[in-house]
Amino acid sequence: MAEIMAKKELTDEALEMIATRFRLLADPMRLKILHTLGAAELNVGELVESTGGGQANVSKHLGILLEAGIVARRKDGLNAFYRVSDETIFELCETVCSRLENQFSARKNALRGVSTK
Amino acid sequence: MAEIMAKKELTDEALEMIATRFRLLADPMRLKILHTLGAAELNVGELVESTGGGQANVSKHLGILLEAGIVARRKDGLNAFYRVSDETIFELCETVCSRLENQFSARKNALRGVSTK
DNA sequence: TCCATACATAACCATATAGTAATATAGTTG
DNA sequence: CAACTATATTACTATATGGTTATGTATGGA
Repeated sequence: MAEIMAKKELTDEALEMIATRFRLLADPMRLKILHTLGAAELNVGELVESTGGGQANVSKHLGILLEAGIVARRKDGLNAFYRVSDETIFELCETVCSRLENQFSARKNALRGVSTK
Repeated sequence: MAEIMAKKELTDEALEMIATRFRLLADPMRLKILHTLGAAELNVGELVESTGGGQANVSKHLGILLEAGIVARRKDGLNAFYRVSDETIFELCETVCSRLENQFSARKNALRGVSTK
């Protein structure tokens, strides 16, 4: 039983890789881009317009996501079309969102009746 | 059907909160602390020894995790005992780890037979 | 060929963050 | 109360990162 319960060892390198993956999602603009993409395939111009970001900035973030393998790119003439290639990110975001909602509900309940009104 | 499939809107504030949560996990030392804690309750000294980090640094990271509600603190005499209070982080880490393993397997397969040996 | 368009890249600045050393604080023990 | 211990905090440095402006590059059309 001890072996079964034994904690899996995580090397410093593994920790670094996991942290790096989280860091990719730790930016509002990248999250916005991924959320805008959803299940669709959009080109850079469309993403710039939808997100309201600068062209260079959106392009840079797309490059980061591309290198990490989170999005894929398809070139067609002058356009570059991107789509999400790693669906697990939606799972991660879903988990975080649920947790945040629960946290807020709990806080709201804790404050019930505190207001003087 | 259109309404059912409609993408949930995410405000900039929501994106910021989600990003912030990911940022908490985007650091190797914090991941190490959380992984070391696991289901146990350890004091700062034990965490310092287990992680090999500096006392001030471990304490600082614990403060960050505490403020975010990811860990809880119990004071007992001179000691401060910490434990993970937000189990969803393990779910997040599990998702990331699985994804990374798959990515490596895929890469390994892609390279099969490439070596000259 | 010349120009326009779509995207990528480079250079730069401002800010945020991790680590560390030094110090403060609070509880314990003699 | 004095000395000691465990933890927290402060001040500081080095580094990483996001946004922007300007420029480069490739493709398509006149």
